[in-house]
Amino acid sequence: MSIDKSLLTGSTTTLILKLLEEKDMYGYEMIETLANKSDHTFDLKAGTLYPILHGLEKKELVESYEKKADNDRLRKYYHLTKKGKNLLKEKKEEWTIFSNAVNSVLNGGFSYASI
Amino acid sequence: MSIDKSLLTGSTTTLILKLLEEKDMYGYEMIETLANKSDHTFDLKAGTLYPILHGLEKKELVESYEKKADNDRLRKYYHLTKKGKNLLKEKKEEWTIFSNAVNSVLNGGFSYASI
DNA sequence: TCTTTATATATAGATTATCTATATATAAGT
DNA sequence: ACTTATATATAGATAATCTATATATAAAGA
Repeated sequence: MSIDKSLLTGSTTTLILKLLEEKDMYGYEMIETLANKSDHTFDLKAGTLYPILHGLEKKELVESYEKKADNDRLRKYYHLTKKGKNLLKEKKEEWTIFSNAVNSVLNGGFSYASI
Repeated sequence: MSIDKSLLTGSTTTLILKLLEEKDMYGYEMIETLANKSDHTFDLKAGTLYPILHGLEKKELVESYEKKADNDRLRKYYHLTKKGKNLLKEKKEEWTIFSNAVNSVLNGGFSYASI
């Protein structure tokens, strides 16, 4: 089953930052890695990713540098900045709060206030 | 801490359908209930909810009827149709798949494929 | 009594994130 | 030779939600 893509809205940036926390990566690599780690739930399109990366760089959340692969191919690597790490931390917390809130509505129907 | 609202994109409809699975409700009641159940993580705006309800009715996922409250005030109640119940079931499954996928990227970095 | 806040629904227009489509270029496989 | 995979990029379309605004009544407070 494939999921409604609009669910991803708001999470894509978090996922990208998380990948870069582990190691520097180039765009195409991120798409592949996300697809693998999510069992193809995330099949990010190139046309989605690259503009996001440019935006992250502009906000100084990532830095880029070019490096040649073994096959002499030029790749653009992205590196997470200190600022990016801080944002990632926040985004992780947001995700926890959000997913807990959704779960509490979907499973149970109890109210936090009633605890 | 308040969360980035764009996270909600794609989940709002699911949450509304879930509320209606439990009982018929009117719009304003849904906003209040969602806020309570989510500890105010979801503070849905009226301008967001009502157009969504109209859309759901058009797609025959909900039906509406008017009923007077004790104070003689007219309220528009919404009822989940069979079609709406089926969609809710699908949406719940999508949420599970999606949230598992996000968690597997954020926590660990292991790949499904490697299990 | 007057004013503000809460209840209740509704629509227009703006914003934003992501998607589709398209473009370019090289490497590898058939 | 042709197709698929690798690799990056941008323009324009789409879709979901937001803000702002409007209307109307009830309740609460000054």
